[in-house]
Amino acid sequence: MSGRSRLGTSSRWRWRASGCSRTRWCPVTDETVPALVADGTRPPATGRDVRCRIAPSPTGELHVGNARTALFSWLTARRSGGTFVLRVEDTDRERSTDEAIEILIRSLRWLGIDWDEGPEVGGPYGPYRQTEALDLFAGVTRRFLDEGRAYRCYCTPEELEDRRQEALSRGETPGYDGRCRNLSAAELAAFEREGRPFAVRFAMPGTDITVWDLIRGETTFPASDLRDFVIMRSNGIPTYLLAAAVDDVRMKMTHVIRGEDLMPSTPRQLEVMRALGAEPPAYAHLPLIVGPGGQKLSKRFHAVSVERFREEGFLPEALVNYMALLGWSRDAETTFLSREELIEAFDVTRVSRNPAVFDLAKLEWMNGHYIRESSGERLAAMLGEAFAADGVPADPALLMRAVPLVKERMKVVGEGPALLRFLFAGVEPDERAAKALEGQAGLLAEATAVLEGLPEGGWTASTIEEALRGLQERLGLKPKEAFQPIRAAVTGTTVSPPLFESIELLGREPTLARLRATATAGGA
RNA sequence: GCCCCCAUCGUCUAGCGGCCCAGGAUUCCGCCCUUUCAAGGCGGCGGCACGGGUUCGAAUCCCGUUGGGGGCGCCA
Repeated sequence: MSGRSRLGTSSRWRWRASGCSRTRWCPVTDETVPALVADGTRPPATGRDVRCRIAPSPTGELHVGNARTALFSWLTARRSGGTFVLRVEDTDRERSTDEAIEILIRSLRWLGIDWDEGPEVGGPYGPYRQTEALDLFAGVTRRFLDEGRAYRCYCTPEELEDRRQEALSRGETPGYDGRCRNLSAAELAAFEREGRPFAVRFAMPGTDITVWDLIRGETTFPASDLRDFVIMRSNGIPTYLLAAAVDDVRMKMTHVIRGEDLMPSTPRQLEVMRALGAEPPAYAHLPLIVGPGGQKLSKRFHAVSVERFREEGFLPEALVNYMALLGWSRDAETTFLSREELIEAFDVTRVSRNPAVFDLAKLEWMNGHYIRESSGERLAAMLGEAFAADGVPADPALLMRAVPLVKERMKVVGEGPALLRFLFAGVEPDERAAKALEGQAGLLAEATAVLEGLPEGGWTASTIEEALRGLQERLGLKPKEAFQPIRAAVTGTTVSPPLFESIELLGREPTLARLRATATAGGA
């Protein structure tokens, strides 16, 4: 295995199998990441010099997959007392936007993922935004060119596409064929005279390359698939393959935790790091989060961005807890983990290798649990926002009193307004309520009379219950028979928070008005 | 097409050769509680993809098959 020997013989690149949990390969280096091998049994990820990062490209809202990667990386840093870095990879100028960076920052902060270095906080290894480090990448590219580790490629995108199609039709692996690697002096001069634009490609060594991964162990990529790749576009902007590798070295990352989709790029980045004469970080490639069909999570799926979950009334601790369990578990039993417990228990080497299906039902269940544990103040504030989003002004004081009626009835706070709308806006009985009201004029009139007997000052859930239960018994009705029509009249629905408390909060006059109106109108 | 990764209830997972005729959570179903809906309690259905090895013994190790996923860009 040539890849093994390449990396395995030089002292800078020595790795060995240590008894990780699961007998996986773990990197061993003498000086750079001593924290990884403290006890020789598994990488405990302790030590102040652990450095992890999240390096998203700002092309839209923060996707749950990236959010989970950020979380795992952050947990690894926090657990070790190390450093967490946010780096913005905006080298795709077509798609990157400043707005996306703002959303990214907001989403991460909302999740409670903070960074020690990066945008808005600075740090010793800036810039943390790649388009602000362009000359640095240009310098590295020049150096690679000078050292013969890279070369100019004059092939146009059209030519490349044609040759790719051709290779595909011949049943060969598509990929750069190395055409410009050994251009003659004459050919080179001709292209230069033409003023033909060029990109810069990295010259791969032509050997197999083995990657060690904290989660997967050892993987060898055959040389035939490791084609020369573009590190610098013709417009002077570096590609991800160069920028990420250079920055991971520059920012002294010890652990690179990222999605499995990036695994095939690892041997290339390893080579770039080698060319830089740098020690590689430990890699951990996370299994992907997929949609219900096992397919890639698409926009068609309920909500894929953290921003959307926030808008719908999910709690950050619920999303964090749920995401943590996507591909990881502390043990056979534990489901709920606080942020502190996660930091305490998280171990990236225990991450599963299987793709995880995002199960919205379970997230909702978990969110319901966290809602039940939340304070009234917080829920009232969130409900206020939800009402505002619906265009219904909701009195904060009344909302605060209403929270106990709904907190164990919501999976997401966004469901609150439907449950409490009757308190803040007029009601029109829905279809089921209308049906429940049919022929109930007598009952409603009696209820009105009974409640009229309660003075303003004695209008509480218990006095209301006492009065209405008395009525129910006097009429010889089952509770349900007596209360459903009243519920329909007061709330306009057949499903509502508990009736007596609801009536108390609605208030004496509005309640009586609704009862009278329904008794004379629909109830007749 | 080629390369790489992966494979335990529908879903998330525990499992590191005997503790497992496989444990937890969610979903679904039933019962209890109950003024509706929830919440809560109790119970139930449901899984080691398949085929070969290795071993006294395999969900666990090896090989193959099948299935799924990722990648093969002047995207990241």
